[in-house]
Amino acid sequence: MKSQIKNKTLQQNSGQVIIILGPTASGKSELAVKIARKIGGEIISADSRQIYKNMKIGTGLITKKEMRGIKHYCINYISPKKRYTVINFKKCAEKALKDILKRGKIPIICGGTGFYISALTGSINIPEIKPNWQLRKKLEKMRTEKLFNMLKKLNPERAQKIDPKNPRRLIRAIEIAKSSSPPTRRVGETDPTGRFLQIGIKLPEKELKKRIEKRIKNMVNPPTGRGLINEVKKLKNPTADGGLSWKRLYELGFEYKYPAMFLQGKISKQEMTKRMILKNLQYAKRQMTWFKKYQPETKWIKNYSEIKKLL
RNA sequence: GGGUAGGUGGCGGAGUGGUCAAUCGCAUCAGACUGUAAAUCUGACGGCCUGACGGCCUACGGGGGUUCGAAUCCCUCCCUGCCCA
Repeated sequence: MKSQIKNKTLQQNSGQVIIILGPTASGKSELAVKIARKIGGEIISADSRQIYKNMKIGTGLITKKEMRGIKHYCINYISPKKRYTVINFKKCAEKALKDILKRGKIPIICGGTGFYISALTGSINIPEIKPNWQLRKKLEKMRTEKLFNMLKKLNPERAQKIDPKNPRRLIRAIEIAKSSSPPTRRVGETDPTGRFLQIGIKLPEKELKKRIEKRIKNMVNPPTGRGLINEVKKLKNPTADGGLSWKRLYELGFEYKYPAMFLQGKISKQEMTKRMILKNLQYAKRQMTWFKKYQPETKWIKNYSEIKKLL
C-alpha cells in the first residue's frame, strides 16, 4: 500500500508540489511529515516566525525527533534581529523547491502564513520595489488622511482600491507609486501553474480551541525541558543572538510579546497565558479568512485518513 | 449595628435633568490585505421592521415619586466594596 502510493505519485507528478495549510495548532507539521515519509517528500516551512533562530518553543517549531529524518527547509536559519519579508521567504522556498525537485523528491510546503504561501504559489504578486525605510520613517509620522491624499495624487487608481485608513498599506502604496517602476497587479489566478495540490486541515472549533490551549500550556509549563519564559529571557539577554529589545520581542508575535510583558512585571503569568490563548484563537480565524479567499482550491480535510484519497 | 463608596449593555468603565440605545476599551461576529502578515487595518455589535432615510419596543439594581422630560433629582427596598464597632 505504502509503496503503491509512492510509485504512482512519483511517476505522475514530476514537478508537482503539495501544500499543507491550516490554522495554528491544527497539526500541519505532523501531517506533513507523515505524507513526506509515505511519498518521499521534503518539507518547506511557510511560517513567518519559524524562520528565526532560537525561537523554537514559542513558534511551535517541529523538533528534530518529530522530523523523523525528513528534511526541512526555511526554518531556524536567521537571526531574530534581522528584518525578514515575504521576498526573503520566496527566495528561500524557491531555492529549496528547485533543489528538492532536482533530486526527484516531492516538495511539501507546510505552513500557516497565508501571505507567504500565496506569494509563493503566485496567487499574489508582489511588486519588485524594495522597502525604503527612510521614506517609511518619514511617512509614519503623518496622519493617515494625509497619506491617503498623497497617494491619490500619485496614483489615483490605486487610491480607489486601497483601505484609506490603514497606514501601513498606504505607506507601501506610496512607496511603490514614488518609484519609477510600473505598478503590478495581482495575478488573480490562485494556481497559475496548476501544479499545486492544496490540502487544508480544518478542525471543529472546539477541538482547535482545545489544541491551542494545550499547546500554550505546554509552552509555559513543559512536561520536560525548558519553557517559553526561559526562551524569551534568553532572547533578551545580550549574548550571541540574543539582546533583543522589548520592542522587538513585541514584534515577534504573541508568544513573545506576552512573556515579555510578564518579565517586565506588566502582567501576571496567568494573564499572560490567557492572552496568548485568546490571541491564538483570533489568529486562527484570521488565517481561515485568508485561505478562503486566496487559496480557494484547497481541499479541506478533518483527519489523516481523508488524505489518502487525495494522494 | 454605625459610617462611607457604589450598583450602567457579555466584561471593564464614562455619563450625573433633554442633543442617550447610552463616549471609550476588551470580548464577540463579519471582512480587508501589492516586500513588517503571529503584522496592519475596517465594519457591525439591545430587540424588531426598512434597500436606505427612518420608525417602533424594551433598557442604566427593584418599586414608587418629582418633572413637559430622568441613567441622571427625591423616597424606599435589595445587593456589593471599604472603614469603625
